[in-house]
Amino acid sequence: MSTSHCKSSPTCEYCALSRNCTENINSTSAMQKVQVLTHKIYHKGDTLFCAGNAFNALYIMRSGSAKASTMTFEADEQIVDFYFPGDLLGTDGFAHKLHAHNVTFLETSSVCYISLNAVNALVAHSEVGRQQLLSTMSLNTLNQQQQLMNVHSMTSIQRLTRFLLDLSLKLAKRGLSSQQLTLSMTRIDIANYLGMAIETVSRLLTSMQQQGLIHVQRRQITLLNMPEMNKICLSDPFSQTAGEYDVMQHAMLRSATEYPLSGTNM
Amino acid sequence: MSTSHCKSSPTCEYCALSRNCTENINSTSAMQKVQVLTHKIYHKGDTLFCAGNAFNALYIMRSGSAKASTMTFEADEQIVDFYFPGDLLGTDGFAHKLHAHNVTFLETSSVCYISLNAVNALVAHSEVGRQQLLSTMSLNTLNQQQQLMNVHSMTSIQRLTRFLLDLSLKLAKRGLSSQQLTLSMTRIDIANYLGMAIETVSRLLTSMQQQGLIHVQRRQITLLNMPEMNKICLSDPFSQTAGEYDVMQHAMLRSATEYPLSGTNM
DNA sequence: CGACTGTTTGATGAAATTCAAGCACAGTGG
DNA sequence: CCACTGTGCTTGAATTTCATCAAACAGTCG
Repeated sequence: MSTSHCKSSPTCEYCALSRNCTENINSTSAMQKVQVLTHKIYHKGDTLFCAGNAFNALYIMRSGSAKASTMTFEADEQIVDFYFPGDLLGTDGFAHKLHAHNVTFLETSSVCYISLNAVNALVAHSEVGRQQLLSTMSLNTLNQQQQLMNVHSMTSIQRLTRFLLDLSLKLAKRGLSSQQLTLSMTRIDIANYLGMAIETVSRLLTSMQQQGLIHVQRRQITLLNMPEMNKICLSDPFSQTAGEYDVMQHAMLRSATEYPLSGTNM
Repeated sequence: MSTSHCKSSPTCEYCALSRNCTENINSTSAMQKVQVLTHKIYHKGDTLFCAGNAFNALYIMRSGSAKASTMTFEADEQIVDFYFPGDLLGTDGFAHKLHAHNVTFLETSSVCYISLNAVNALVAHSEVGRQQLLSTMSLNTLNQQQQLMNVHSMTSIQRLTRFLLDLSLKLAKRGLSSQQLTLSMTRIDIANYLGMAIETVSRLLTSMQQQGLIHVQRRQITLLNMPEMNKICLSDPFSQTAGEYDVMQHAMLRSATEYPLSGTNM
């Protein structure tokens, strides 16, 4: 199989997106170009790799979605990230030459492999490839820090709202509706990821629906009032001047955080 | 491989550690070898770089300590990391080609510069250098995730205890006493980093002192009962079998998390 | 000395968890 | 077709942790 395996279809040559693929999704384009890609299909509940597995390759999500988690010593799960088409996976393995995460698919998904040899060659010989890998890994850390900051400084309702808006943004970047979200993860996963009880997630979703901010039908969520949702995220619980800050600027910064290289690639 | 650089002098030629330099501190040795290093001294409160500054170099802490922080939209600080001798700084800049953090020194400190050109050359031409940079950056992300996990699953007392034990481990790895800690950061910094109120930090330290776990004298902390402190971190707030888990295994895992390459370098 | 930052301690309150119970939906098998 | 079972989700009531507010104290430095 080669890089041309998507060419003949209406889907994007490199990242299997149906449209709106004029910019790099998570900076993986150079890798995809340089490498001979092989891909494989997984189903809901399958694991791509587990903590402790040998670190042999990096992966790129082509379609579907997945979660990465670690296990605490008490053997309970902590979800650290969700992955969507175009995302690069597996860089957790560089630290110990073993994978540190479990990656589990949330639905039927397809994934490309890039062998470590290929990654090495790319990083050694391609300036762009090097930049993209380092940029993506740096960004991973920044995103985790952002997440940490959210837990420290935002209330539950703000975190959940932020989560929905982030998801909306990600899906929009991949050519899907920014208002109609189909959650591929359970409430348990969301609660785990955001560090709250499932009951809290459930209560907050109900409350948001009652306020007319969203419409909830099982895993289908419709965002009815995104400007107001943005305000909720920005409002300092302690200050009276809720929503006074520049929402557009905030949205732009968020966007820049997820797609840092768009400026350099266009 | 690179462990012989401590041989000839009482102070380490490369990382300014007085002793116990038989293993790589945070995997920066290859970088230090390849480069012609220049270093500079900073004082308490000085900044190495700020968010938005041009990304021109990476840095290695030689002595002293520093904190990295980001600013929220409400303009309050969130500390994301503390740095000690041997630590690599500045990889936050890869994401946007601008620094994302503010790095501020907590005491008089010295720092080495590695220009981006030098970093590029190293990564392109040295297999070991490449591994070390990628490993360090991967580890940064894993550590942030660990931190996130701690916030989600541990109580305040557990997080603070964990913080002290981690600090102890770091200092011990750098040849200092693992029992006698001199905090270079304020209570405010600690509270900010751990996501709690200063008052909580203060109360918990007092409480731990009353239980005979530690002795507190301003910034001087003495760890009096580290095994018990480990138990506190491990005990699930909900289970009755506190401290039943394998403390040694836990300590080893923690250690492995901070020093991933020690196994590959010895 | 007084102004300052950094820290401690107490009283109160709010946010979110835990415990407990029940509902909705999908798949299975009689 | 309908009970039966399991998973995922919702809702209510009581509890707990921790933050906030308020005040006072301890060292430091100009």
